[in-house]
Amino acid sequence: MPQHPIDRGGIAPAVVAWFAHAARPLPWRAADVSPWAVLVSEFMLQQTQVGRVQPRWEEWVRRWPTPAALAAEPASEAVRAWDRLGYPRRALWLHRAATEIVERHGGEVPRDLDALLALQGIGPYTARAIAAFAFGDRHPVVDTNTRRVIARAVDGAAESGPPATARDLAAMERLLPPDREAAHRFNAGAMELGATVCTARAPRCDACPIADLCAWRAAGYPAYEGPRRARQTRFEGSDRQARGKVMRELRAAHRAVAGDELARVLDDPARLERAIEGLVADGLAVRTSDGYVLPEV
DNA sequence: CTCCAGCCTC
DNA sequence: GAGGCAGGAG
Repeated sequence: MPQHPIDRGGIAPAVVAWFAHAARPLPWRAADVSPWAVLVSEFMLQQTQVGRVQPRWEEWVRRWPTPAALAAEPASEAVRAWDRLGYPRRALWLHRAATEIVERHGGEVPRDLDALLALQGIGPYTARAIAAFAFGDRHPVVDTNTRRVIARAVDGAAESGPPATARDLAAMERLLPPDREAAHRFNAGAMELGATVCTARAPRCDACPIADLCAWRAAGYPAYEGPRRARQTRFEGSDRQARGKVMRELRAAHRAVAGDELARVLDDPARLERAIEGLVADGLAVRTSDGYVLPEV
């Protein structure tokens, strides 16, 4: 991996300076937010935009201010409170992570990267995000926004291509300021820049704090050359949508829902069957003698 | 249509 | 490494 000249001068100072005034006032960035509340935000933000997360997050941290509070309730309550954020396995994983934190860490969110990675539902991004944003430790944090910022500003490419975790972490590490606090701000600022200025569809280069350092701009905005991302399959009429419809019924019911009742909200029997089987396999639905319920454990 | 603070399983 | 996983917004 060649060293890019820009790595040494760095985009970090300009991004940090910009972030100081451009940061959105997101509630999980407040100074008095607990590591647990940051952890909850990071689970919710996996593949889900800020605007949809904010109300659910407020409700969650008010209702379950500690891992122990969540772990004390059945998983069904977590799945209900997840509401329609999507990917409801995350609610189950978050409930399990809370239980693991109580069992392994005395109810305190661990600060160690490997301990975080060992928790259910926490991968390379989320572990570093918690260590960096909740504890202020110096780790490279790379989400889809930061990947795009690096691809453009450093590599001069419109897109980063398929995610490659080791490569992306190394690239961010090269850009990361040595100072802990500066590293924290650069991690957050790079994500913010990608989310609000250096966006995928219509980057606002006129508002970009590193436009004069950007390799993509300098190269004349060359189009992306790499492999096309697979086209996302249609949601309407999909198995995913069917799962969502079943989950909506189970969340609302507070009792067992019979298969016949589910057939009323989904007219494709084969699709309904696949959805139910998938949800049971994922632990999001439990088969009882009367029908299906949310998991209690 | 594409994109979104990814992770898990195979 | 590829595929599956919700749902909303642009």
